[in-house]
Amino acid sequence: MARAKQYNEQEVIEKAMSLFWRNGYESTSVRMLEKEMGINQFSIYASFGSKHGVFLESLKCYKSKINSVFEKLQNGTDGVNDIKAFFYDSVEMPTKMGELDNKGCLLTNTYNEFANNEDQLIQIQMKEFMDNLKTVFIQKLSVNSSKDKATIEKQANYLLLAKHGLAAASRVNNKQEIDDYIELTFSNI
Amino acid sequence: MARAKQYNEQEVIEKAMSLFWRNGYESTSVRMLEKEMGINQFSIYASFGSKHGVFLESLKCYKSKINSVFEKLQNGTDGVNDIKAFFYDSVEMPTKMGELDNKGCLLTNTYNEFANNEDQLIQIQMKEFMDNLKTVFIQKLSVNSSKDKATIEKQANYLLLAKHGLAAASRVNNKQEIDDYIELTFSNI
DNA sequence: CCATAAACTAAGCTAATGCTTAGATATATT
DNA sequence: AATATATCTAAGCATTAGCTTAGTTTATGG
Repeated sequence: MARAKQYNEQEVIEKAMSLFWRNGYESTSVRMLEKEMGINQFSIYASFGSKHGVFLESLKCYKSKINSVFEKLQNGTDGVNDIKAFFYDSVEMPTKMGELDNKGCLLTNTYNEFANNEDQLIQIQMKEFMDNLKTVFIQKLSVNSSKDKATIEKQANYLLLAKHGLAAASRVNNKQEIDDYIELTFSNI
Repeated sequence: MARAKQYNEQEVIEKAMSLFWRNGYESTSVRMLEKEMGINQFSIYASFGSKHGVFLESLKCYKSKINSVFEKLQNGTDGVNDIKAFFYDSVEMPTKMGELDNKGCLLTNTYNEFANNEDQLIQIQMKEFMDNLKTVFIQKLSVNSSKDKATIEKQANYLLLAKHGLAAASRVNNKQEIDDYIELTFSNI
């Protein structure tokens, strides 16, 4: 038929994701994406439609990357300890993924950057992710526990905020501070 | 001598601060500042030199606004309870200051927005603020306490991250979630 | 009351932004 | 090999960014 694409969309999206992760959405320009992805603007727009489209695909890509961590949380059978392990996994994930600096969690960073934004698509994605997490937290907190529903709800809210704060903090705090935080967080549960 | 300024620098900076608080640094343009401050770009540059200069003055202005809350923390005599009260005060401050929506803490927002930034001036200001807070937390934790130094250090780190996360969360979470978080945060200190 | 000097207005500057397009290039099918 | 069609290059589009400047207005000291 015609000429074939000289790049793999999955590969270039991973590079885009890494760039968005480091800089956030607004601070990443299409020119920067061009260089990082190694393809021309035309190709970017042909494949993903817009900068926004590249970002949405990057978020999907990130979600699939962290899926193993999330699955481990879901499949665990150790209740609250699973959540604690999930906190540690979440903090260590960036380095395991080969990102040299700690850039926190892309989803949380996005959640913060778009907090005052009217971008519906992003808002919905973020809310969905948070709601999922809360549901799992509630399940875990209910394992082998005689806590009443109100207590579980409170603790789930607490852990959700803690996870959120942790992701934000992991961009600027050192490992010792992070570890102290996680340990003390779960001493309250 | 000559014509007098038709605006009060303190007054227009308060308006600038409010705008920066709502939108962050990058998302606030000089044109927006012009409208909000009610003065021409020429006047902005004559008085503050640059957008960056306006922002630094806005941060100073914010600090002076929250000074009463910080002083209350410092002057309290109730140890950890002072810190807890400080958490509540911090969350309630925006509404008391007349800001309709919850925009979190301007300093924390700035800390997050500039986390990956090489802007020295902002970085230094933020570190200074965090270090001050930690020092006060350590003092408070040492009141009427037999805790060893290592424990106090850990708890101070914990509370610092908790405060950071709380400020970030207060932009998106509701009062109930916030209150649950504060209560559980202090339940084991 | 006029000259002076600061403050004001509004237009314009350069650079960067997201996105588009005209034209060159490459490849699968006839 | 010729054609058709999708991909690639690179230049260019309109808009907005932060900032500057030419020229007007205003108030005060002589």
